[in-house]
Amino acid sequence: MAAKQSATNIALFRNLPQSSLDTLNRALIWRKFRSGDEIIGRQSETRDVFFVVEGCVRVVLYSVLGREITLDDIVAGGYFGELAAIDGEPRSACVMAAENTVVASLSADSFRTVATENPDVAFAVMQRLATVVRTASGRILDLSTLGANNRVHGEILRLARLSDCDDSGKPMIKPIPVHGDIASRVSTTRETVARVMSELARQNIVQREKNHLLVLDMPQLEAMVEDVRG
Amino acid sequence: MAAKQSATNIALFRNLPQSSLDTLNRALIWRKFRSGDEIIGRQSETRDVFFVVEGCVRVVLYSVLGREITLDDIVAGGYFGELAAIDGEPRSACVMAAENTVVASLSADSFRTVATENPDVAFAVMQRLATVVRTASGRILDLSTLGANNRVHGEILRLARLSDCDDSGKPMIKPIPVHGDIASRVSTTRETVARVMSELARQNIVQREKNHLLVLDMPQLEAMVEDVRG
DNA sequence: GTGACCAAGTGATTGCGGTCACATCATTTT
DNA sequence: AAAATGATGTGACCGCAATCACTTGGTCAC
Repeated sequence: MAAKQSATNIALFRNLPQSSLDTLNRALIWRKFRSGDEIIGRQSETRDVFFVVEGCVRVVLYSVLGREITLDDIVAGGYFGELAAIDGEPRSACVMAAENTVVASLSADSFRTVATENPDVAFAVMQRLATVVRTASGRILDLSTLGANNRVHGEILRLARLSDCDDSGKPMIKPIPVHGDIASRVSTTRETVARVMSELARQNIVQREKNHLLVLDMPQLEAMVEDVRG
Repeated sequence: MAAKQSATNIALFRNLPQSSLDTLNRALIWRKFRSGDEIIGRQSETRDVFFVVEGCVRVVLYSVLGREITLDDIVAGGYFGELAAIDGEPRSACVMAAENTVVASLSADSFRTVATENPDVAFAVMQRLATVVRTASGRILDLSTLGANNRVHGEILRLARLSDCDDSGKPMIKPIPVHGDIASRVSTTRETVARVMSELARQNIVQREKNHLLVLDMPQLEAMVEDVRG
């Protein structure tokens, strides 16, 4: 099941010529992390870029008082740590393995070389950064204009859209994320998420099953996010 | 006073060879906007990139109910509109001239070519995007962990650090931004900004003069931002 | 000057949602 | 099975800041 430790297994480098792949293979360092392990810590002085080849990692910020703010989850095929490699500034966030994970790391210099001298790679990196910017802007908009309840609605909607549907065509969120994780993604508290979920279940908009969450009424949920405030 | 309409006046392209500059000069379209004019509207379908050569523009988001959220101000030497040019998605924000402004626009294709085939330009674009990502992350952190009052404190601190100092070495913010603009940058209301400013003046931390704002006690202001919540 | 207009200051009110405090339920551990 | 651990569900409380409603002050046009 373990992927071969070769640059060809890194999506960003898929179309590079063999000579570049050879160079990369000499520069890449492969590592495994167990779920929960810290991959980049708060005061890390490294500038390496990490490619997720297997598993999933979570990018989080910590407030002064230790509250955790989830920025993003990155699954196989993605990478992280590129900001520090690009601008030389310190790490802006912590990254931990959300599952058992295999990553390949590349020094900032090697990354910079491969990412600027191959137009396709350069463009892919820019596209990735553009996506991150859009996601962040969307979140700023949400935080600025929606109340906590609506942000939870929005997050459930987002999860539903990413999910497969069950036999009856209803989105099935599986596994159900723990409330604390949702709270951390939309900057609210565990309790608020629980209250919103209860309310949604009471209105038959969602239905909690053993190990998955059914969204029964997507249109209604969509309407709720648009709701209120300004 | 008007800059010559040549690609050599666009910071991103400064070090390009003459042949590339010639190509760019044929592709660039120069335009002037008066303060307040809309440069990119909400439902614009264009994908052009705009280079600010003179003046200053403001990037804003609007909530459904019309509330305005300022994302960034871009002064001469900067550019905007690159997200849509890079990923082909619709515009994510509106841009308006904050002063009388001269911009040069470039089609998405031309931008993509110049930005991927010149390693230095590619890297500069990545650095710019990285800065945007860091700024956005910082704002998400602020919105998630600070109260409205503290965000105002933080904004005044930010302005103070960008400002020159007066004879006595105190930062002098000039001109004083209107309260509504500050509110829009930190996602609060005009009234809250006014209350915070009053309170800071009462504590002799800032002092409002005719057309500038003196920050008398930077250490105290810094301490206030770190304060409270989590 | 006198309006007109916009920015700024401030009180009163109110509701959202964070916090605390438990009770319950589910899963592992031993 | 009992105990431990962690996720959930909910009630009570209450503080921050958004909202509403003015007043005051500054600047411009004419």
